[in-house]
Amino acid sequence: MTDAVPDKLSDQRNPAEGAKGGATRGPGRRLHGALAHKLGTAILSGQYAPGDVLPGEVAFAEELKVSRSAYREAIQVLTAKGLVASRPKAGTKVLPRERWNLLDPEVLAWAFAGEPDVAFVRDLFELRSIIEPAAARLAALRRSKEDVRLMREALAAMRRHTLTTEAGRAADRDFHDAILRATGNHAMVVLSASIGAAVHWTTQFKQRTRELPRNPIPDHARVLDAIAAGDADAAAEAMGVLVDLALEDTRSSMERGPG
Amino acid sequence: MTDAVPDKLSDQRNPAEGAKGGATRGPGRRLHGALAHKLGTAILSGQYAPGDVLPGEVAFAEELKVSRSAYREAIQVLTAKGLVASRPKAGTKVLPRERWNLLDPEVLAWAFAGEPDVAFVRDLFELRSIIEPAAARLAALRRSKEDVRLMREALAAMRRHTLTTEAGRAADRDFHDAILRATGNHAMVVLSASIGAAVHWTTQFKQRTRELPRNPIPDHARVLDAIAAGDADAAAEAMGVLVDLALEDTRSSMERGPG
DNA sequence: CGCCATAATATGTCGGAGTAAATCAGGAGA
DNA sequence: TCTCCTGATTTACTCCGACATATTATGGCG
Repeated sequence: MTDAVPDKLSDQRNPAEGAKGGATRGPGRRLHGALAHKLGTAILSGQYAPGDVLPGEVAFAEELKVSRSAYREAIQVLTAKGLVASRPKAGTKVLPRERWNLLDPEVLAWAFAGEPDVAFVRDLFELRSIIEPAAARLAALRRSKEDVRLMREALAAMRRHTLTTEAGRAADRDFHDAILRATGNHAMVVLSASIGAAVHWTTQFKQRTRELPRNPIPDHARVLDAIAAGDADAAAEAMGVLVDLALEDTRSSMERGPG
Repeated sequence: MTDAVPDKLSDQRNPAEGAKGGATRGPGRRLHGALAHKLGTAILSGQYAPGDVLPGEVAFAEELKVSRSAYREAIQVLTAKGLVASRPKAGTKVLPRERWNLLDPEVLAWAFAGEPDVAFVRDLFELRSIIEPAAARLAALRRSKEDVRLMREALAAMRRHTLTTEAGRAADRDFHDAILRATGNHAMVVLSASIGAAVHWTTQFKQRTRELPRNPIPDHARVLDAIAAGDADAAAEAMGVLVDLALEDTRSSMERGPG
C-alpha cells in the first residue's frame, strides 16, 4: 500500500491485443476486466496485504483514470472471488487469505502472474497428488470409449510435440483433464483448472532445471492402459508413480531457488 | 426462460435481515448482491439453461425494477463465477456447466438454495471421500497443539449438542474444518467450503431418514486420537470409515427419494 | 462517566448520454 | 449463383453527476 500503485494502463482504453479475432486472449478484454486483473495481481502479489484498506472509490478511480462505474464493477469481481469486501464508510478492505477462492481459475492465474509463491505451488501439488490417483481409479471404473479416445489423442499429441513446446504442455494438460472428465464427477472436473495449473508448473519447473530427466510418455501410457483395461488398482498405482515423480522433480528444482 | 421471472424482491430495498449485527447473514446484503443471488439461483436451478441468452440490459433491469448499474454489477459477479458471459450485440449468455465454479462458496449456496441435485450431492460426497482421508493423514503428520485443541473443542461441542440441532451440525463442520486446517495446506482449506457443504448435507439427509442409526461421536473420536497420536495410517483409516458410513447413509436416503 | 442524538463521510443506487464492437443485411464482383 | 466486402443496426461498455443509505465519529445531555 503506502503511497500509490505504479499506474500502468494509464489511458490505454483497449490494448487491442493483437489484430483481431482475439487470438492471444489477453488478461481482460474489457476495461473493468483489465482493472480486476490489475488489482487482483496486486493483491495476490502482496502489494495490498490482507487487512489493508483501499483508497476511496472516487479518489482511486480517478487515480486509475477510469470512471467510478468501471472501478466498482472491477471491485465486484474481486468481491465475488473473496479477495475484498466493502462496507459503507469503512471502505474496501482486503480479506484474509482463507477467504480467497484460490481455486478460482482467474485467481489462480493472478497468483501465477508474477513470481509464484513456492509454498502455494507445493500445496497445489499436494492436492494434485491426492486427487489424481483417486481420479484415475474412478476413471478406470467408469470410462467410456470416448474418454479413452480423448486420452489416446492427448497422449499421441504428447508424443508428437515434446514437453518443451507449448503444444506439448497443452496435450499434457488435456491428458490429465480427460481423466478427470472420465470420472463422471462434476466436482472433479471443476478442479481441473487447479490441477491443470499444477501440471503446467510441473513442466515449467522441469524446463528450468533443463534436465528432462525422464521420458514422461511411458508413465502416461501405463496410466492410460490401466484405465482402458478397467483395472482400478493399477490405474491408481500408475498415476501415483506419475505424480510422485513430478512432485520430486518440482521439489528439487524449487530448492534450487524460485527465481 | 419463456416469459418472465416471477419477480419477487420488487421494491424491497434492504430486507433488514433481523435487527442489527448481521446475525443471520441473509443471501445478499446489497441490492446487486441480492440480484446476483436471485439470478444465480435461477441459473443453478435450471430456470435459465446453458446456452440461453438473457434479455437485454435495459429491458431486464427495468423488468427487475433495478437500475442498470446494479444489474450490471450483479452480472459481473455471475461472470466472475463463470456462470455467464456477455458480449456486445450477442447479449449475456449462460455458459455450459463445465465453466461454472461449482466450488465457489456462493455458487454452492445457490446450488443448494432450492432442491439440491442428487447427482451433484453424490459428486460432492465422492470428492469428500477422496480428500478427507488424505487430509487426516497429513493432519496426523503436521498437526500443532492448537489444531488438536480446536478438534477437541469441536468434538466436545458435538457431544453437548446432538446432530439434530444446528449448533451440533456447526460443530461437526468445525471438526472437519479443523482437520483440513491442520494439514497446513492452503489449497486444502479452500475446499473446506465444499467439504463443509457435503458434511452439512450428510446430516441433513440423516435427519430425513429419522434414523440416526449410529452414534457419530466414537468414529470422530477415533480420528482425533489417531491425529493427536501422529499415527498417519490410523488417521486415514479412521476417516475412511467415517466417510464411508456417511456415504452409505446418504446413498440410501437419496434412493428413498430426493423430496 | 455513560448514553443517545446529530452530523460527516464513503459506499450504494439511480438515470441518462455517448462510445465501441459484433452481427446481420445488402450490394459489388467473380 | 456464390463469395467477399461494406455499411447499418443492435447491444454491451463506459462515463458522468446526482441522490439515498448506512456506518462511524462527534458532541451534547442525563
